[in-house]
Amino acid sequence: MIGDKPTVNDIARHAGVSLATVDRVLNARPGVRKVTIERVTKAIDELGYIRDTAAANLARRRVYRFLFLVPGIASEFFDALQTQIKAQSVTLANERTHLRTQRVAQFDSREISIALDELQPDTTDGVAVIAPETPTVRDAVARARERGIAVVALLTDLPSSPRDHFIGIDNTSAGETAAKLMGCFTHAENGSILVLTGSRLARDHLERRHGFDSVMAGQFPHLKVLPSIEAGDDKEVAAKLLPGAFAEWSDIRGIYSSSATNDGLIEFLHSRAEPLIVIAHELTPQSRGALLRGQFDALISQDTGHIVRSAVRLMRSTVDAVPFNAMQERIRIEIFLKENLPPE
Amino acid sequence: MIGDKPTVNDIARHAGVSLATVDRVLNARPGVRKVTIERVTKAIDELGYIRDTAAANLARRRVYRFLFLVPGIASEFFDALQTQIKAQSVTLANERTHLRTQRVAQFDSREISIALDELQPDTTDGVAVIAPETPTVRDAVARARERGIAVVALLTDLPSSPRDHFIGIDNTSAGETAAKLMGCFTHAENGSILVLTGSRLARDHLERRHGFDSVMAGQFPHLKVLPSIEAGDDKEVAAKLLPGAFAEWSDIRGIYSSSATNDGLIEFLHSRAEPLIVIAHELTPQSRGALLRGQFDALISQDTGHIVRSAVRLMRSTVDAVPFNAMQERIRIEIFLKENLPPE
DNA sequence: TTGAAAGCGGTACCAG
DNA sequence: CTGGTACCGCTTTCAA
Repeated sequence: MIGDKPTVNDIARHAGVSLATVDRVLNARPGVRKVTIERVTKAIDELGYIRDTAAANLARRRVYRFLFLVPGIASEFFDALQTQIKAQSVTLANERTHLRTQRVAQFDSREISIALDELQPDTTDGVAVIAPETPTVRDAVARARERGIAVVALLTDLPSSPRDHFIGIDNTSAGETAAKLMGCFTHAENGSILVLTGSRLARDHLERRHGFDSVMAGQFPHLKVLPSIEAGDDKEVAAKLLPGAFAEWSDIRGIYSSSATNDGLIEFLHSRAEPLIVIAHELTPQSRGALLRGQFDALISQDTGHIVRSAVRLMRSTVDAVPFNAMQERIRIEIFLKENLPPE
Repeated sequence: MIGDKPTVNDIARHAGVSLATVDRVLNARPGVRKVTIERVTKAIDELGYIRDTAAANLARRRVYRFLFLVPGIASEFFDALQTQIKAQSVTLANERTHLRTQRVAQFDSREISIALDELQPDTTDGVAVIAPETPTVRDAVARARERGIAVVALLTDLPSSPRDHFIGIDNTSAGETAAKLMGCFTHAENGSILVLTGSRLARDHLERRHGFDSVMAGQFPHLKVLPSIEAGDDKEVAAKLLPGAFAEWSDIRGIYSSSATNDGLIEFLHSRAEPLIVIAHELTPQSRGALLRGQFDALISQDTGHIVRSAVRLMRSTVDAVPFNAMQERIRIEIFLKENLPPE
């Protein structure tokens, strides 16, 4: 009994055929008699053969070329994402995997679908896309996949599109989590909670709001959740709308910002002394500062490094048609307080 | 200009030497004149060569054999860890990496040091050890490393030992995080907080307690933290001591369990109706249940899957003497509420 | 001190 | 339909 894993040579010998034939069977290439196929397949599972991907990729001179389509708005979160992509691309380049980023107008289905349509399978093996769920996007995703390009949805799922995977958190749970923290951190007997949202167009904002409302209503009925203020991920807008909201409702106890950009909110908080529970999303240099200064009480976050690594692994396993580890690819809904903030 | 990455052949041609010589220089093997070394080195960085690890490992028929030394006590957390090790070992086996687990008596420096001393570099390339920080352990770690075995500390750091890496959370911060949640979740104006600890021997329990105390004292002085009850990760003990504690102190508002085993605590909670804020550690089937039932309010956790993957990557990069991605290897202090519990 | 050549586990082209 | 063989990028004898 040999302790080593069987190789193609072992299969060939065992089945009484040549290396080339084993390869044909292994890769489902045409031109092999059914009988031969069976003989080889039999040898394969008798010996318990598993292909050495590293060797295969070497021989094949395989390279993976992936594209990340990232919203082009000024946002620390998307900047962090792009930084991660760039940082990982230098390591991955040594592993035959090349990453590119292209920024497109946020929520612009047309621009995104054009970008997708431009991709050719001979220069792009897979694309990770952050896009709203519209018919235009859905069709472009379908076309890209038909051309043989792997497509994964990032951050916002596209469940009605034929995307290969979704990489991101469950935004309803994220909203529920925010609500639980808001309810538990607010010690007042009653009052209102202000909700700031990025854009009503985004499915994830809707889901967060929905999760938030359901937990607030169910577990903390003494706190009233006000209608969303749509800041549109825009600094100016938020800074303008917030004072008005506080003028209108005098009993605001907390703010939940479901947006990924918090410039306006932070600026506004500088001008306020009254205690306020503030829960926001995404760990960025800015939100980290706000948390450390005590302006924010908690942050709901998703790890951009993990997201990029996951996207790459999932695109790779899609083009190679090999299984993946679902547990490892699950993006966690992280909670950061001042106390468990990772060092910079 | 060639678009491809330079290979050893390119180096050889460029330096006017043979493949074998390039290899000697690349791997710092003896028997090359200084002049030749310089010529080759020059070619290497002129061409910007980076070695293809996959090809190298293939040619070398490199296999990694790693051992995990895990405490043998009955504990869901360590069971989960061992399950992870087993689960990942099947995937890793196809990547030339073999994982073994050996369970040793918890806190038993002698048994652990004997286990370490038994390791031989021709059968073991690296070991991940969960051990208390004692002179006995420290010396055994030093001996193992001198024999050329990579040693990483898991969960509990061994900063005074010459271990190659520590994989785990900052337990002081974990304790601080628990305290912050405890303080914010407890709405009472005053009262006491009970602390359950696994064992006073473990450095991580001490650190957690320390972090917990400092935040409680600093931010929530209206809550009094009682002396630790040492349940010793033992179900019977906890179930026996808890009623006594509640008899002695009538104003207990919350319990912080810094231990990884919570059987006794959960059993005790079944027999109580009064509201109580309970913060515990580690996500296991049991603690998940307690969280879902509302017996626990929050869980501080560290991802066992991530820990095992990190340990493997770090042992690998240690034996290969190649750099690693510090960001990726940082284990997060995770907070789980009922709302952000990942699906099973 | 150096080089030639034979693999490692697969893939792919060409001939038969 | 099948087999022979060169080769991917790197390592490792074995001679010279």
